[in-house]
Amino acid sequence: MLDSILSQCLIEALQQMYGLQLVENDISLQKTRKEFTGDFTVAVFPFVRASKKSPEITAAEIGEFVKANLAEVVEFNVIKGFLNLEISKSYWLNFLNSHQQEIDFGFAKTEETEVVMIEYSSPNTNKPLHLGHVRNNLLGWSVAQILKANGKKVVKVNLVNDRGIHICKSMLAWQKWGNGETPQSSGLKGDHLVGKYYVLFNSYYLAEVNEMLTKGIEKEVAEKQATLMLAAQEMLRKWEAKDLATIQLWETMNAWVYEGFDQTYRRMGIDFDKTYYESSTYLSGKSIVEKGVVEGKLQRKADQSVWADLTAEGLDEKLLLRSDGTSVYMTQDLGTAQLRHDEFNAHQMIYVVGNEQNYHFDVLKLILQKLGYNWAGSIHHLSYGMVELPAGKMKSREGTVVDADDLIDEMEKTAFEKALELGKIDDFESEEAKQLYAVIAMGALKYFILKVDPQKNMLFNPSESIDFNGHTGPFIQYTHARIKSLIKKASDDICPIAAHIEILTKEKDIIRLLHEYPSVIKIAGDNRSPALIANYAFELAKEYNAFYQEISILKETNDGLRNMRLLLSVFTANTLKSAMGLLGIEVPERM
RNA sequence: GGCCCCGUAGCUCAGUUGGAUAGAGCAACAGCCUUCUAAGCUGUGGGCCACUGGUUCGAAUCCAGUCGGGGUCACCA
Repeated sequence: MLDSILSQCLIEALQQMYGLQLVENDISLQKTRKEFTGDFTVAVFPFVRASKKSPEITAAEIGEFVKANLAEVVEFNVIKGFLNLEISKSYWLNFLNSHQQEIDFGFAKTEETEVVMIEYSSPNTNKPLHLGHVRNNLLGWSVAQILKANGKKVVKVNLVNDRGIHICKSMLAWQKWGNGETPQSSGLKGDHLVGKYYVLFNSYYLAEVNEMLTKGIEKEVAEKQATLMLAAQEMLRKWEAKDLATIQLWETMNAWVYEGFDQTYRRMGIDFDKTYYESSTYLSGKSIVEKGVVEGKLQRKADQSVWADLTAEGLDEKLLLRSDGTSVYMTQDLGTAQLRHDEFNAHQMIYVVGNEQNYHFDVLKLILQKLGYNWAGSIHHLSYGMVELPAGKMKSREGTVVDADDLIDEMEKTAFEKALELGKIDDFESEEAKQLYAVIAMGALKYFILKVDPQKNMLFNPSESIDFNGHTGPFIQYTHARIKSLIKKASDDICPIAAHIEILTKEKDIIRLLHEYPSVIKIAGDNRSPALIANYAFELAKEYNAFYQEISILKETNDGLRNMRLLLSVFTANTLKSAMGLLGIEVPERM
């Protein structure tokens, strides 16, 4: 691309004139700010020591050199220590001509052999998905798409947490108070049905504990001795002992949940290449730990519990096997990590997990290193902040969660009302209209979540809900749809354009943005990449909209100009579509 | 208390890895539909980039400290 050609030329200039030995990374080429004329800017301050001249003179000298040696650079100007380089119109127009039909412009053309595994979603089977899961799912899916666009071989993995005391709680509550309710009998979505009983368990449990408190029993004791809790634990023991009735109930209720999850996943447009179930992996990892003990890398204490001593690394001791020999969360994760490494031989293993587990993953990596697995470094925790509500954190036990299905329903309803109000779907068939507001609702939701830096906690205000105007998914979808309709109306064939056409600043700004697109995609593996792409798409759409408003393309009498603008429109629409595709957002042909 | 993350307009967020006079959207106000789609466009107001010091040609960005907010330090997952 042009950037590296420019960099090379600058390196050449600095070498010849001032004897500086630089590599491409030393040159920070940035795009010229709108207030100044030019396309690319170099700050020359770092070179004045070598040039022994003022910044202004240094910049002018370099400018002369570049202008003389690069055909693409037609002019330059110097402001203070900033050298602004102006690129020829013909370069921009050629760029338009040669790339506008490429639907996957900027994508890696060949697939690498490197495998990247990415785990995301990883739900519990005792309650439906909520807004926090939505952030997780969207991030995971989007990062996977971006990695693919960069030519990686991506394996998308889901690890379902389908066992444990929390699952037993729902099962127990259903047994006690369910009266044989099924998704078929009540019409309730499976995951919601099971979630209902999880909440029910907690309210009865809370009531029981409170009653015990009034009898003067201490809180900690009450929480442990409540009959409901004891019953749940008993059920877990039965499950582990493979008691037939318990296993059957467990399978039945989990099947309900999976059906519900599948529906939600489908609606969100995400999927997986492979699904693991914790019920079949939770015992793994023990052998790794035992091996570590034998090799003296882990310590067994007098009560037979096994620990990793991480005090040398500035952390605490970490339990890996309980005194009764059973494994803990960390042990399982050690096991699954090895399992996956053996299975995929992945170059990188990405875990999309909330930032409350930052410490867990630090420890996981440290222990793997300690045990001598050289692939420990391939583990990457893609950590994201929590979604907060105006009232504070979401707590599933207290029912202060934003349910994923409810949220999507709500969004679709709003999209529908809005479309009706604006008269958007007057000439749509009812099926197409339905499709449209589903696409717009998901576009709004996905964009809302993906546009913010994953690292940061984000605030979701349900009452204000998610907007359809301004810096939103629908805005970009709208821009795309508008261009599509424009192209349709412009019945003539679009032909290549001559290099001597006039080109306005606004048009050049758009072309320059398009030119940037490949480098935007390439920032992958970076947690922020979905947010970067989202913000890029918005900038492009905004730029185009402003341009569109001011210029009539169809009425343009100059054929060359008209063609150029149509080409520009086609390229913009393609790029918007492809950028939104990386976020998992569909763009409608019309809206 | 130790460690980790965050603090930018009234609100929600960007800020291209250290560059020029800090940017959007929402909300408020004033305009623009006889044109290819107004889910749009144009304009106005709104800032001690939490605070203090340091590093240098140059800091919202890097370093140290302070203050606020969140997370985490389980024989839970």
